[in-house]
Amino acid sequence: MSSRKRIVLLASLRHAVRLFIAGASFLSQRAADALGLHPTDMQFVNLLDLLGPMTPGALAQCSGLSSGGVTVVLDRLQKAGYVRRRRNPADRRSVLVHLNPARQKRVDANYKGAQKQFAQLTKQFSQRDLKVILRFFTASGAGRAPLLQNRIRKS
Amino acid sequence: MSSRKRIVLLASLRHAVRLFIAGASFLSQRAADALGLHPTDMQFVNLLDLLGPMTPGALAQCSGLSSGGVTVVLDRLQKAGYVRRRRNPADRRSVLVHLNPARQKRVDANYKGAQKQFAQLTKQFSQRDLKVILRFFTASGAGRAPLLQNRIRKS
DNA sequence: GAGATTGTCTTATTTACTAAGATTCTTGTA
DNA sequence: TACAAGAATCTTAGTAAATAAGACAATCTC
Repeated sequence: MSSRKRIVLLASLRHAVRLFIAGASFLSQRAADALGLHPTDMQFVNLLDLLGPMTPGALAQCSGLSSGGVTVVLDRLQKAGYVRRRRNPADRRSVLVHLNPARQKRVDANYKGAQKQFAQLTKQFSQRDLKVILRFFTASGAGRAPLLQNRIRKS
Repeated sequence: MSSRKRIVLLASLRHAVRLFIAGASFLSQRAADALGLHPTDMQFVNLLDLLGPMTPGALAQCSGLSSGGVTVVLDRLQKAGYVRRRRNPADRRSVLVHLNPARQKRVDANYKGAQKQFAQLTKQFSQRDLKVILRFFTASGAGRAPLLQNRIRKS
């Protein structure tokens, strides 16, 4: 069952995945540059776009920044019109950070190249295969769960 | 051919890929923390591990750091025993940065959790499906090519 | 209602990164 | 060969982002 061929295949896959991740973080940096955002700011925008409105505390956990650092980043993003702070109806001590949809469109536009590439890429796969690939990504668990785990840093 | 189902599928896939990338960069940060490295240092180690020995100039391009920034990072990594600078036989003005294989093992050990997860994950797929997935990652082109393109920053 | 806790923000400090120039080697031309 | 122009890395001074510790406000528990 677990033939030698499969072992080689898994090694190739592992390498390809790592290259993919390195390339992705590279592209993300380029996108941030083009928008005049810092990489950290871009990370915040991405997190909010992917996971929806969050409290600064949750953003601190997801990003690994300290509480003070989050405040600074949010101030920057708010000043530039990317986010708004709204009261959290569930807990009035805290705040919910909302992404400005208009700005988000501009951010998406900046990824147009990657989106085109994505369209080209997926065109090469049957619907069945795309389902397999989707299952791989969702099952990888590198999604919601670990993002919301606590990080090591204190404060 | 391009049914509505496919469009929905592609949207899900896009979202899953983005979550995957966010989660991966999060894991990378955790790994860096655990090793006492800065995220940038970790990025360098990854790049050298994936792409082999490179000049500081190439690392500057891949990482987006300035030339001076690269020097500082390399000094740190060299002091900690992660890399060595060797003369570049092809051009003696420049230097080739080599990863220390012994240290690299330690870095790999730190990703043990992710590797286990990877093993668990791939177990759920047939060999044929794994080939499909591999093709997706390699064809994505987020590998070698864009990593070696020039970045926007100057200096 | 009092005390402890949680969530965010503020301020001072540390530290990483940038920018500009210096140094060393290479390449091309006379 | 000698010289000038260019390239790759390093050095140093200055900027800016992130941390750490503490302050303030709202919530929860007893």
